[in-house]
Amino acid sequence: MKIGELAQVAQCTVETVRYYEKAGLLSPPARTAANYRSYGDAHVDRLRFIRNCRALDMTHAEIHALLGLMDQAAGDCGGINQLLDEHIAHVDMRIAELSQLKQQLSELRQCCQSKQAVDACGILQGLASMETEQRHERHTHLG
Amino acid sequence: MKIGELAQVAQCTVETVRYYEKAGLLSPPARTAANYRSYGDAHVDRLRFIRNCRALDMTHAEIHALLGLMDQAAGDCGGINQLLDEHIAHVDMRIAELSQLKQQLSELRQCCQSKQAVDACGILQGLASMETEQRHERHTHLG
DNA sequence: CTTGACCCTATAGTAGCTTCAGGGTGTGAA
DNA sequence: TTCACACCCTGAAGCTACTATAGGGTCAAG
Repeated sequence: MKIGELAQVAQCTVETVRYYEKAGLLSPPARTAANYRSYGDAHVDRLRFIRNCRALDMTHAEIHALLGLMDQAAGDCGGINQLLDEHIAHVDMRIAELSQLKQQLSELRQCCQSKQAVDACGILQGLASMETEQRHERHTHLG
Repeated sequence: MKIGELAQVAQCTVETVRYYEKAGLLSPPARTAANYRSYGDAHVDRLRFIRNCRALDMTHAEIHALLGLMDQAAGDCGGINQLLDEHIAHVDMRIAELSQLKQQLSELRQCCQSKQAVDACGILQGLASMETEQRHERHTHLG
């Protein structure tokens, strides 16, 4: 199958498929005489797997690690469990961060209920007077 | 004051200050004879404001809009309220997305409780067989 | 007169793509 | 046959919000 068809069954764009190949997540397929990429079922499975991992917000590094662990047919899946546990922990942390953020934003929003003059707007005053925090170091790759 | 001092009071790096200038968030300051940037109190206020907005995960576009609305001293603050409401909505949406994600990940994690052979690992089977979803269009800039 | 802390510009790198420029290929219709 | 049009190719640039690096200039103290 050609790249357009593969992209369609995996619900992504052609550019994304080519990008995954360059990024080393998808192995380079055979080529036709016209230099078109030619994929088989194994590629479909692999790409679906990658897209599912991405739908779960895993990074390429995580996916790469997972694919590596998969391909060691000899091993056990302890590493896989650990990787997933760590990823769940990332998601948890990001949810906690965003919840705190929402709290701050809601408080700020309370500072101005009506359309008043800009000079008197409590939101702007709040934004101007907040204690500037330390740059918060990222705990996760989730934005 | 020189750039290092400004960066210190605003809790960010010198590079970030220069970056904000290039990005059009911070106006170019006067220069000394030695071509050093020379900042005053207005710059301190502005940079603190920007850093506070960033601490609340606003994008540069949002901050830029906010600064524009502020500088129209004549206007009322309806636009400011609206901008903040929209930003809060972004955060809400992202929290909802991540919660759903966590649910999916937890279910997946349930599929494998022990160290077993990779071939039998329920997590990998889950990742392989998930219904690939539509590329989810970003509802927010929050990752 | 040298050391070290600070400043300058310009460029490249990060993640995970998307978009664009500038081509080649293959098929159906006029 | 020739045209249009959909698809394919490569390589490079763009996106966000910075961070890092190279290669230099400035200034005060010892």
